[in-house]
Amino acid sequence: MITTEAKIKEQVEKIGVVCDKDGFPPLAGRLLGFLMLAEPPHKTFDEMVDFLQASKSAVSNTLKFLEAQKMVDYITFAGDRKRYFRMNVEGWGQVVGQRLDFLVNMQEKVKEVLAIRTTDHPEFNQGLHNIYLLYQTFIDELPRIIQKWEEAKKKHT
Amino acid sequence: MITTEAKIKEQVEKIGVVCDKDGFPPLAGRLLGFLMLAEPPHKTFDEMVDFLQASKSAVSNTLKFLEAQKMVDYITFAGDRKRYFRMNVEGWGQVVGQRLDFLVNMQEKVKEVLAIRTTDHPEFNQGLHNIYLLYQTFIDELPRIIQKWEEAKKKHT
DNA sequence: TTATTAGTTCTGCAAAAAAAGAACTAAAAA
DNA sequence: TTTTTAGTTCTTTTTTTGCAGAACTAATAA
Repeated sequence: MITTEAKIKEQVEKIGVVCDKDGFPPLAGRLLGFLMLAEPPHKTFDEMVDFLQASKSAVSNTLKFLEAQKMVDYITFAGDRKRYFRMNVEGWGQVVGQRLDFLVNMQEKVKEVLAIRTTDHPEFNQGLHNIYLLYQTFIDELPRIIQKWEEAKKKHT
Repeated sequence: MITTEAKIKEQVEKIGVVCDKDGFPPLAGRLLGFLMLAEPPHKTFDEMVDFLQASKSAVSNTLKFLEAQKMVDYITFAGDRKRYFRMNVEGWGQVVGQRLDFLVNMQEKVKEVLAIRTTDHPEFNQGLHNIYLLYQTFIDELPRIIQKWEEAKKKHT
């Protein structure tokens, strides 16, 4: 399979758009896309600056962001002081898990609200309680999903 | 249970922060919080302007946003031309479902990337494939989660 | 020691997002 | 018909975010 530079650029932009829509900072999705498509899958700071046609500061800050999200990390090689950044494919379970933190936080707030509300509007309170249960179900089922994933990984190797 | 205005304001702000962290527009989380705590659980436009100490335009646009997310809707009463906005507790399954659209979009991008990549870095490709499987597992398990939720709701009524 | 490399941090500036306030609209009321 | 109500939309201002480029830092190399 020969993939042209143009094709890669196009795909990087598409990944950028998906991430953009999800609220990522503008460069973050494209940088992630670049690393996703990179051959070899680890690239230097300068290669990213070059490919993304962005400033060093923009790349540095975007890397900081993606590292905080555990989406990107880097490796080094003896006798070479460059860092080789790569998509952190091993840590992706954690990445997705982190995204679900919102559920936990929001569930807590709903719980607090239920403790505060009067009993004057039982139907609404019930609806709110159901939302609480929805979050609870997600939280409860998460380990099962991870387990299913582990099984799926085994099958596919 | 008597809950002071101050206590409610505080809780609204806390809900605002949780939503903020998740990328909501600034007013959206607070407006949602206000409706979550509202007694009765439906409030007029003016009550929201008043409570949130924001302009009518800010409230109008925020309502538009929350309605698009299916987080808020409104009811009307005969002989009263006001709209009574409320948290759409019934539609929350859809709200959470919508948030998972990112998984579907991202999975598709990962799939496309796998189709483009060479076989030169099988370990990385495997990692990427595992991410694909993670998304797939979530997508597969979603109906089961909804079903579990339905069961939980029955138990708690 | 001085110079180079591999980034990071700081200083503005430009673009985008959010908010305010005014102008507007559609329906109902007077 | 005019007025009021309940919002929406438009215009301007303010705030926030993102970026570039320069200055800086820490480590290596010459």
